[in-house]
Amino acid sequence: MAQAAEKVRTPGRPKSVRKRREILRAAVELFTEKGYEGTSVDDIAQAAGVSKQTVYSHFGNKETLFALAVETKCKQSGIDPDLIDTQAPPETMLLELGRRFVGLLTSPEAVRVHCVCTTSAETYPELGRLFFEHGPLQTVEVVAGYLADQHRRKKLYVPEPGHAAWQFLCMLKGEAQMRAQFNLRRQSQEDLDAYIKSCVAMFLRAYAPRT
Amino acid sequence: MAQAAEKVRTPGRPKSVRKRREILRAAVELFTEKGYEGTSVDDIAQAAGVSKQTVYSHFGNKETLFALAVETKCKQSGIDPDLIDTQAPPETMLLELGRRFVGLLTSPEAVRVHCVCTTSAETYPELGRLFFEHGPLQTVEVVAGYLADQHRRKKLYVPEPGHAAWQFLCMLKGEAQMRAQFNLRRQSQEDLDAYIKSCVAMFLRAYAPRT
DNA sequence: AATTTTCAAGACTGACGAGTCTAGTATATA
DNA sequence: TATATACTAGACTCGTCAGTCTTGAAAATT
Repeated sequence: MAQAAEKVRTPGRPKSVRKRREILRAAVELFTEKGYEGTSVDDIAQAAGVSKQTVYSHFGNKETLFALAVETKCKQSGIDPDLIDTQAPPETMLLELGRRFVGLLTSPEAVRVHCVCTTSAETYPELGRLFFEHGPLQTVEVVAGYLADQHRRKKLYVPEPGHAAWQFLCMLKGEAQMRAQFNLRRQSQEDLDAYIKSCVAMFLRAYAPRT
Repeated sequence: MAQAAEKVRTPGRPKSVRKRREILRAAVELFTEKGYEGTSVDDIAQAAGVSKQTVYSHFGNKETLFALAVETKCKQSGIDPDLIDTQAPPETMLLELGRRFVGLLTSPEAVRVHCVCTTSAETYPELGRLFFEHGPLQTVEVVAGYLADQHRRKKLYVPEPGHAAWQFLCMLKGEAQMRAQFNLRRQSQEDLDAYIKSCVAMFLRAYAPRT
């Protein structure tokens, strides 16, 4: 395992890493756009500017390519941990987090990926785990960490930061995520922001520091 | 339109309503089980004990049948409004509602229907609306009504019952719904119940009556 | 009884898509 | 240079599936 990165010299022309990257890029784009059934290997080959045979030579079959594409995609999502500012007042921080999270949740891309993953999780349980651990779980852990910190600083009273993080994030989903998932007319920006503020306020009431 | 229910006599053998019902029943079962792409018209015909031609004669094409099947299914979901007891203490009532709601959310069937509907909503926006209005929206309205009532009785302080209902229900989704959707190992019953109780408690702290 | 329509069984068409194969060309190593 | 492999282009196999068509029987109306 120590030489994992070492290239074993084999005779003949080596496989082009550039082509491999191109295929994966096209696969990510098409699969997250159209889903597994809605995307043919020919489509991917064409989008990657490569022959179908090359796709098979690099990835073996459609399923393998799909799993890799989903994994790749999931690693690009989630809330940026650097966003956290432990000094800011919780109200400000939670409002900021809330707005970002809702923005992420309702983006057409996130909706599509979520949808593709739930559908595929039925047949490939591995994919469900992949998405869950690289996506939502990361975000929950970032928020839970923040809440635990505020608890220690006595800015909030959150004895169970894990529960509280799930509560906060799930609460935010609200009507907005449903409307996005079911392809319905979005709420107005004012309605959406009013809801987010209401969530932050109620969360702060429930987890106010004990006097 | 006044004679909508009146049967217009036509010569020849009338279409069998029993067969129509059988086809729709089989369609609901298969579509919610395997999704749109995963179910062929031949499968439905066979499951209904009917010839393919009969399916087409009753419903015209696959899409129409699918839309009808989803509509039928959605009308069978949601929280029973008769469950509401305005006299019981809010803590008891919310805990009961919470447990039922989580049970509903994580049932394999609900997960499948939700998944099929989000996937299909991309191509048939009507279906998204159907599911949303017959499913989640009903439940939110029942809970919002209950909270408004408790507000009037001064058992809780909930000036915006709509927001509060979304918050309460979405909060409950938590990790449990994700695990169900992504086909992961379920939480233990104790963990699940601890989370639900934590949600009810935090909701009551946030919306406690003002003294 | 004559007529009209439903229904079953199954053949059929046309499209699509996963995966294989071939023949020829390009690019690497020894 | 000889050899091994990557790659292209496109033909090809094989299976699936939506929707149509045919034939003959069953069940309703007049």
